[in-house]
Amino acid sequence: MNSGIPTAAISRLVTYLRILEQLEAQDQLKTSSTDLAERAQVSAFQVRKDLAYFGRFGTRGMGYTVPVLKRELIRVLGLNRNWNVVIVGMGRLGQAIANYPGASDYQFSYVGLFDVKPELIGQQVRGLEVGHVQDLRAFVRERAEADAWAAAHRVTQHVRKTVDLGFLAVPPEHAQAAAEQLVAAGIRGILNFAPVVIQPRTTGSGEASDVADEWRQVTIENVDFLAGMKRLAFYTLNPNLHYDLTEE
Amino acid sequence: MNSGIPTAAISRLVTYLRILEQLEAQDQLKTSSTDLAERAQVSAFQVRKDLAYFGRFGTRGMGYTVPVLKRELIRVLGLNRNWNVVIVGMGRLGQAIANYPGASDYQFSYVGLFDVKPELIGQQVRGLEVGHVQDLRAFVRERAEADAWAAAHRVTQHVRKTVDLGFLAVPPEHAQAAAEQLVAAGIRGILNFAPVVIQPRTTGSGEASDVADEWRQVTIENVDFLAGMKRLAFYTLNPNLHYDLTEE
DNA sequence: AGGTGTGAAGCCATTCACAGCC
DNA sequence: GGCTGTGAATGGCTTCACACCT
Repeated sequence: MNSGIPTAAISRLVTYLRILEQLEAQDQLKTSSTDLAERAQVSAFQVRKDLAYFGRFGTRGMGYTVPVLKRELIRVLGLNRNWNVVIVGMGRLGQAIANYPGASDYQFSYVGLFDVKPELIGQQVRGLEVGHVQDLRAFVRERAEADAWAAAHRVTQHVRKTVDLGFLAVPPEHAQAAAEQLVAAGIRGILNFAPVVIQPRTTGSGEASDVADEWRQVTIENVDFLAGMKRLAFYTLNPNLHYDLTEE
Repeated sequence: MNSGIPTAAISRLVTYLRILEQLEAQDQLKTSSTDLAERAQVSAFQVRKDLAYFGRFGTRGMGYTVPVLKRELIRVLGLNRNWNVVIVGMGRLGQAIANYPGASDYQFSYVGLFDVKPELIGQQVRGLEVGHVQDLRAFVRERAEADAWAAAHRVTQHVRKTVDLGFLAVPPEHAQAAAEQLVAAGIRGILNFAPVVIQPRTTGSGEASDVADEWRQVTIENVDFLAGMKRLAFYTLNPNLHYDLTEE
């Protein structure tokens, strides 16, 4: 069921893009698969193959032009558009995410922050007021409708309002319910920081099959640092088993 | 070079372990490869194969006993021992990591916290005082020597002091230098949260070959949530390329 | 020469089918 | 009957070699 592009290749493209940014910042205008390979800790074959999945970006005998390749990777990864994001869970981790520098470089815009703890609600984080999760659904719906209205009336808007992505930074026991909230609100991309596997279905009472359809369109990516700690423990004890360079 | 165990299998073992904890908390004492597979969103074949890399933990016709399998996975992953950890970089992310619940469940003990910012140094986080990175090396050395001394004099210690792992939560531009500090101090396992690829070598002048040897023993795992955001953007735009192992 | 792009080969990881045990 | 454990097959990712361009 795979359409030919290894998922590991996407992770590596992200790495190449980061390296190109560094090179550009250092005013290095040209690079090569060998150069990129060393900086990304992969093979030069791999670099060329990964890029070839999406096009021909270099010049034979010359290498790659840094700004050109960078622009192309940004396009390929879908980072040349705005992504509106809500964060659910504004404890220490959620706050660290909201304030982490680098997200805005690629037009990831935080438009809404939510939690359930009374002491967090109403607080200002990054210029946004933390709301209650019970208002999440209405919030997402209203923003989607604002765009729909503007499109229907041919009003040119300066900023898109529709919420595209949800970041989940709630305690593990609430992650599934929070993910269901996001999906019910119409969000189709979830970055899950909680150490649990989100089940692609609604766990509540008997639901209709259109809920299953909704979930089928949802993409979930996981960032789990407790898992990272445990993998590190294993590989530190068994260094001979570690030869991999990808992550996930 | 690979001894037969897929690196992806280790990530999945961590997931299975988490699921077993949940089952135990719910007083479910038995499970099966099918049950685990559904909860982990992988195939039942995969579960059995992953477990088979490390032993025979089930009973044919019966399934797995939750506490038994849990104990075995803890042993396999090296989580039945104490891991002493220092965190370098105590900004918001470092503080979120230090305070994140769950680390102490598996005897990950934070023993030292470091930064370079004057306003952070001296602050108390989780009962530890943040020190300056320039003191990191001495700190790690002293703790290793304390254990060595105790071993040489056959003194039974209550707690191991040697620092096993370093977590890197510094800004990307300082990650390489900080990693080099950790390695120079004798640490052999690094969990890197910064969005950069750590080069397995010391970048300063005067390259001795024993430095290269040191790096050869170092294990690095990455947890990069900016990368996670970008992967999510890509797969949300191209959901057809996100092959999941689930359904039907 | 120097370095990219790409079919083909090789190698691993996943999937399968079934033997074996409760 | 049910479910685990595992050699064998399948399929996909990576590596290779070389054609091709500058």
